[in-house]
Amino acid sequence: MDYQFKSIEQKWQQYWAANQTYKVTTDTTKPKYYVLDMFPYPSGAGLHVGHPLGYIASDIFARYKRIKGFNVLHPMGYDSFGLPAEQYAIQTGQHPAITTQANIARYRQQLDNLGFSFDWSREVRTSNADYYKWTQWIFMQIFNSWYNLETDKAEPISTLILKLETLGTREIKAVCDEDALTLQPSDWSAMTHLEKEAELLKYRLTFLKQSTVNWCPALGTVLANDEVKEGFSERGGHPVEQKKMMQWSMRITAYAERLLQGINTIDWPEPLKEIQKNWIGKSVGAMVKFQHIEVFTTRVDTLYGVTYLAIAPEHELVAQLTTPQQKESIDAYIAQTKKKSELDRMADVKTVSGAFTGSYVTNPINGAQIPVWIADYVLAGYGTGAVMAVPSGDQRDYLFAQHFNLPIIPILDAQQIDTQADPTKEGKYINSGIINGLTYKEATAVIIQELEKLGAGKAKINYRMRDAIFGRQRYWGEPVPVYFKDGLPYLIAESDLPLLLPEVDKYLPTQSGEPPLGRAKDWKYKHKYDYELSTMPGWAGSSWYWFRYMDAHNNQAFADKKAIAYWQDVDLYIGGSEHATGHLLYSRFWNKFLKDLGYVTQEEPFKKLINQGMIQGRSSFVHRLVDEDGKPTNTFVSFGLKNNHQTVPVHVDVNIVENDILDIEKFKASRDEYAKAEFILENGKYFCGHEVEKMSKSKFNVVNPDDLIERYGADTLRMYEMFLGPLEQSKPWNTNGIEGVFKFLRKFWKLFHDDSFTFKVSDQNPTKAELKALHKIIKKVEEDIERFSFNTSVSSFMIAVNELTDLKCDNKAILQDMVIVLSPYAPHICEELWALLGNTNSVSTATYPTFNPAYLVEDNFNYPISINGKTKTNISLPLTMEAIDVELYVLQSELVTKYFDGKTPKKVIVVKGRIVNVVL
RNA sequence: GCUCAGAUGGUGGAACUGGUAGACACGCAGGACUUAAAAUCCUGUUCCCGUUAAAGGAGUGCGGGUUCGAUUCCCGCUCUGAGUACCA
Repeated sequence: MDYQFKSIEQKWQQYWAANQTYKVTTDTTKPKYYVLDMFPYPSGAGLHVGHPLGYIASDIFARYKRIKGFNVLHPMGYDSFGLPAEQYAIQTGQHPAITTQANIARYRQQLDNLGFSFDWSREVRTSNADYYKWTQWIFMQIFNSWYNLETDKAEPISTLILKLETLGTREIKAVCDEDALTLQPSDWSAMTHLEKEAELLKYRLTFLKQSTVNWCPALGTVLANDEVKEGFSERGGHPVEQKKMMQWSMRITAYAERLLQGINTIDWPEPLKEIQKNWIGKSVGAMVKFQHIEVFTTRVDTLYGVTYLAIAPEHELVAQLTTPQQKESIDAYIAQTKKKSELDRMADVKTVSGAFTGSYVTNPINGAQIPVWIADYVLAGYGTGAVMAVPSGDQRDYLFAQHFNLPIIPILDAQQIDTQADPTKEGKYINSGIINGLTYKEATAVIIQELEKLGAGKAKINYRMRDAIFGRQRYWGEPVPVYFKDGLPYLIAESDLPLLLPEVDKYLPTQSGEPPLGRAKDWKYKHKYDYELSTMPGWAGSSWYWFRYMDAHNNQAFADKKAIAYWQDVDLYIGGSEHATGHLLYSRFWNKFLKDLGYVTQEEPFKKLINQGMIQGRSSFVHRLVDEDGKPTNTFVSFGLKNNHQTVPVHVDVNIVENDILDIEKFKASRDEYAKAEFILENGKYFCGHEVEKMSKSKFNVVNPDDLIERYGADTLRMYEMFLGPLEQSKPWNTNGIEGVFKFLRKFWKLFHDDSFTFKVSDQNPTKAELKALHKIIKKVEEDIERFSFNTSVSSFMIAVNELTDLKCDNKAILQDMVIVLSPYAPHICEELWALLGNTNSVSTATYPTFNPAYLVEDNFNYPISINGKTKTNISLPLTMEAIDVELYVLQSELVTKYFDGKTPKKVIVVKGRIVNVVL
């Protein structure tokens, strides 16, 4: 029989499921390897052809590692809490659990169609209570911890209490809120229970605090910084505003330095590491006190050049600093900046604006009186919300000073400040008191020392990263395992986990503006205490899920210690780069936290990470003729002729276009208005135009993997997606070319069959040429997979099969090894051929063949002969021939001398086994 | 503006440490088989000039450099994509 992909693929998918072929156990006799995909949010649209790209690559890698002798953990699950299901629920009233369930079923079907080797017995769903029980449990551990800067790790809150009881705050170096009190042991013991709890909240790694948050009115929830893009919500694109609210936060800033340092220890793409570094945003500088106004600066050496202080319009001291005379203009300025949206403020960088408060403060280093201005170029959210302005060294300060006629003092003798600020650090200091004559390298330490002596400042490292807001005023998320008593939050008992998501009548906020959970009837802890009504953010469940796969059904712990000790961390993680500042940062944070408390063993969760490129859409267009009035007609012009006519492009479904040629009959049938369409053709064909756009329904360029599997089979689709190009590169999807891969698999199938498609292999000894073809591919695939170059492996498979076909190879030993080598890429066809070859187990239990270099050894090499670097001819010579003999041979060869043109060679370069170059 | 990635035939791409640029595939052209079509197979396919074949010239975004030799290394520029942005 010819290659019957449909029945073969069905048969083996059923076999794998029935025999649990890919179920994996903790097996300490084998080395472990953990291959993980970023688990998907199961959206209603299902998978398009771009989604499986990473899954295919990871599956090939997992299958390869398996036949290389590793015990491979390769699981899959669903990040199933989230906004879209809830938005849908609001519109339809249907419980998000129901739509989520249906979407998961669809995803599972689509994933199964592709023949992935996931161990489905370990599936996780973040919205299942037996999963989110442990998300809640981890939250409780975080709540019960503080960050000890002395040991540089998180510790149970009990060690903090002990310190407070015995030593007081003087001996405590912790990451905590700024308003934490200074306490003696006696002060602590004198506090009431309530006061103590309120104080501890300032230390806990997750805490409730009045803070400025990103509020999105359209979604009815707060958002984390990474969920806001340019002033709009990442999901849905709704405007976001700043609002003061009582909110749960995670003290991720405690881990800023470790998150930064850890980046140097992991094998991630450079751009991704760069994004995380920028997000953390470390800057080394100093805090300086201008009386009661504190500023942060990275150039404390410029302190003598300060000619004014600029503070953000939102700064808390604005009212206090404003003199009665200036009140009117300050109020007007604040009103004006408030009107400007976030976006305007960002777009309008060039306009200088500000207002004088009327107050002056003293420069601590020289006692100079300097004016305090408010200016919207100072951001309330960064540093202290106040800056010391040095117009000679900072361009923004320079423009501001010019605009408002403030002095500009040069501070370095090499500074060029006639037309703009000069931020360089060259030269020696002038106008700078105690650092006059010093260089930049010397000056900073001197200034900081002096400031410390005066009590007016100290060295300080500042981070851009903020603590992460951890509450969402939404329904479809994990309930926070907290109740309130006397206005303070307490954890529920561990034995009461999981705290189940209660039923509500509507998925909308209550009349009084409480989150949807406020609608739950009789929902109180121990029938009397109010629960926290916000739920956890989307990233909660995904911040630890890779541990759950290690031991997915454990009721006693999030994962058994032995399982964690064996599987340790993720060896290879594949997913999109859009999670750079969200999931990938929070996961590293939770991982470090769990390690501090001794629950896990590794400092970093994902050793090696690869971002698969985005698959864009490739839209097709028909060109519709318009008449003199510009009105569209029912005539369509083929692409090559469109410039001869007045036309407008119209999107056309890519599924009725092949190699840019429109299927006219299908086009006519696609819409009533096209039924009587007429066409201006080229060579009897209608060619479409094309453009690369995002893949979306509205652009009619969505290609569904199910359709391609129906037509070519999963093995072809898997290999074609890899063949498309390097995994990490973004590229438009184009189904042109899939035929080539399909033909390859049919050709491979033919190697095992005679002309009437009867299975036939021979037991003869393989020939030298056959062995060479085989061992070339054994080596190549090994090298390619190890460097994630899947596209080049596919080409090499084609070359190998072409060679074996030319050799008319039907040798069993050769073909059997070919099956093993190809099996990670095209598992179904390989299982079938493996079985036909007489094997009774799955090909995934086979061993990858050992490469033998002896088969690739050549006797002769066809030397390219170049004259002055240009290749002119080839001469085949034995590889054993020494360079000097090669030179002699080449120089007397007529093939070469005819190019000499009477000249004598000046020089001859011979690289043994590579090239000969004659310089004339 | 800054940071990063990239630019190779009609198309997707290959060339791993500087050594025969264009592997492999798509598409296209021609041919075989067929009453015909599909499928399959064979041949050709970077460009220019020439053409029976040859022979020649140019060529990896642009301009320079290093080298016997550069898609690969260095300098400058152009364009494309991504990230980020008044961060003090």
